[in-house]
Amino acid sequence: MSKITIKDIAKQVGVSPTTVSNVINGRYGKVSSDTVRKINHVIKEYNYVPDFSARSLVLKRSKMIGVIIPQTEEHRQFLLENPFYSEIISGIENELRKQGYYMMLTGVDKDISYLDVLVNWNLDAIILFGIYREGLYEQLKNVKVPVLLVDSYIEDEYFYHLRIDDELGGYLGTKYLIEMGHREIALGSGYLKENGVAFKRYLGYKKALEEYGIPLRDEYIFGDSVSYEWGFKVAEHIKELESLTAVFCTADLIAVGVLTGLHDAGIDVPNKISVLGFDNLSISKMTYPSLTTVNQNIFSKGVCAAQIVLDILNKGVNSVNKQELMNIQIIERDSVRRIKY
Amino acid sequence: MSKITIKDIAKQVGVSPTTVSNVINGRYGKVSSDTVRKINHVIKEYNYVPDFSARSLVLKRSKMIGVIIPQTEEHRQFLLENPFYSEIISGIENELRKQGYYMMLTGVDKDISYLDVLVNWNLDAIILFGIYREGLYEQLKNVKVPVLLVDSYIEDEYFYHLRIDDELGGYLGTKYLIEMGHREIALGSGYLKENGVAFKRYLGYKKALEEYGIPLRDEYIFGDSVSYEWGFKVAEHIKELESLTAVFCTADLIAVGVLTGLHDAGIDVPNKISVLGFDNLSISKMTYPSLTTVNQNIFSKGVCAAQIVLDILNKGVNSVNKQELMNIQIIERDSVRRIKY
DNA sequence: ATAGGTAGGTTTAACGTTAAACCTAAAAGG
DNA sequence: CCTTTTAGGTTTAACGTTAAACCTACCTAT
Repeated sequence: MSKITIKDIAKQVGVSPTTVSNVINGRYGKVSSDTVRKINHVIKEYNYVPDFSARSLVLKRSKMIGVIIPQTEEHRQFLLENPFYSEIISGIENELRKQGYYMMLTGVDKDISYLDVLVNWNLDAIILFGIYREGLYEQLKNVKVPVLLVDSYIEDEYFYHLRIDDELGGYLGTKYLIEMGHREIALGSGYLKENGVAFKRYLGYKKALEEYGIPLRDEYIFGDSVSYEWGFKVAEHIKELESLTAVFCTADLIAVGVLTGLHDAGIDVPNKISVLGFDNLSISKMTYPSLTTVNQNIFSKGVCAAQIVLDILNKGVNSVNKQELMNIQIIERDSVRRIKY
Repeated sequence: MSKITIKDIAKQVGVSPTTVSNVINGRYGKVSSDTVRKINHVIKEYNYVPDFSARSLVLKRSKMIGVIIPQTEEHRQFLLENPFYSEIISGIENELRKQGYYMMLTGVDKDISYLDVLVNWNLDAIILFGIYREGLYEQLKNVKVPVLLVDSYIEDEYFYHLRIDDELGGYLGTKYLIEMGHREIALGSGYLKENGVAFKRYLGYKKALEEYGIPLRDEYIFGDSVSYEWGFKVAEHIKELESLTAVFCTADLIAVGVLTGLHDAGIDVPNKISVLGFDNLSISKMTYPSLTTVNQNIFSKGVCAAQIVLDILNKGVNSVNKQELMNIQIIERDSVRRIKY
């Protein structure tokens, strides 16, 4: 049973291919209701589905959205190391599917030339995550499809952006710790010079400290990478710092590492040291103690990302605000304790 | 700068499109080395990449592999709930990219009709995960592309299979606990009647108990779903069982829930109860105590899945063994303690 | 009566790539 | 010297779908 085409249907019904195409695409104005019925009947009978390659070829639209996750040295196996990606991709995929679009998911390593190739799938849009890569953005500009950058702080009018107010998140998290009585608060984060998100969250941390007249101490800042392993190392540094009562991690993944590291060092969380995370990963409720964290609804963020690109495609490029921001709140669990100040 | 085509290149160089096509596809036999040089030069200059839709239309091959994850009621947001998926998909994506293939990733819910549509992308092959869905397999058989089922125990000659020896894993895990001195061992698992993987692991558990002359006790079997939440509930059941010294969970996700549940109930792991997991998720080293588990290298499994389908495509259908099995071993961490028997 | 509209189509060409068949001049073989 | 082969191409048609232009019979308003 070879695949049935529009021509086959046309022959069956005794009309031209164009008429069949019109029916398939809902242009009923040009076709008598009787013919519509006959065509739809044959379509159902033979279980016809249009060939997307052919359609994409003539329409120059594919109903396919490319989702790209750069693989850095630290994230050799992209989805794996950070559950953030799997959650947000779930959101994207769900929304795309709901709206009849498809998702092509790929990592991209040092060899950016792979992107050229991606583009020639007639992708309708691209959603790109993460960190800056030399040449990557220039490359994307040469492509004529809309590009949505998620969690990027690249200043460039060309791209669409989706991110939360990371500085506010950093601020709220730090303020929360301060109001829980903490004054000596370390920061465990990604590499501040390269990671825009980490840097913004750091700025919020700084702002909150200033607001409460708490000195910003360099020896409390631990910025290297967003990983469990780094969290573990942060814990080792922290245990030397006697007066410290809290650590604010700019990513749950780091916080989980800190939790384990402190546990191994025999330091009780939250009784000796409080730990606050950021992101609210699905694994963060599974730790012991469960992680108090600055929430961003990651799944929703994915849904939102999909909606933005589909809005751009359906409602025209200019109707979409170029920078979408999402809500954030503190999720209180068990890793932060109120202390007397 | 509109997209450059084969025809443009042909005109530039002063040859026919076919000649250009021959060069692009490495059929150098038909072209003089001088012409090859000229064509390659223009290709590089204009950064030409073939249009995949057009190519796919004529070749009936797309270099795209569909990866499908069924969304059950319990896994509403497919990738999200179980890190297993993100890890194995990482493996698949890495290998596909390495070999110049693309991945279309999608969930599939009750509305299987979405699959028809998938197929009309001229997908070269499909990799499908998981649980049985009414009608799904019949649907897949109607498609002419190879289908690889991962972790499925559907008995059907039509499909290719990739799975570990789950029964052996269940056996080895249980045996390990027994040799650590445990005799009263509960089983926390997915729903045995519907989840083939869970059932096989249960069979292994049963076999090990029999081998050591330990009675199989129904009140020690907790089979419902592969989720953190279920693990948490299992812990609540377990704490009633005084003589119990160990729990074998047929999935790390369950084990993590058990860990938290036991902790909340004030039961010490591993001193009061040992917990053994299965899968070796990346999060399993992050728990406290870190999880001793039956390892399957999930990332490698993904790589293997990709290799199988590409082998089918490149070396012909019959050269590939229809049932691939992978290695398993025990990873010793901190959640299992040796006791005196 | 005649221009014009309209319903319900059809025909043609194009999207970019490739496979198959065909062409031609020069080299090689006997 | 004539035939055959080969190198290096070209031409044509096709993949499945769609947009644009075109057609024709019938209806309607003036």
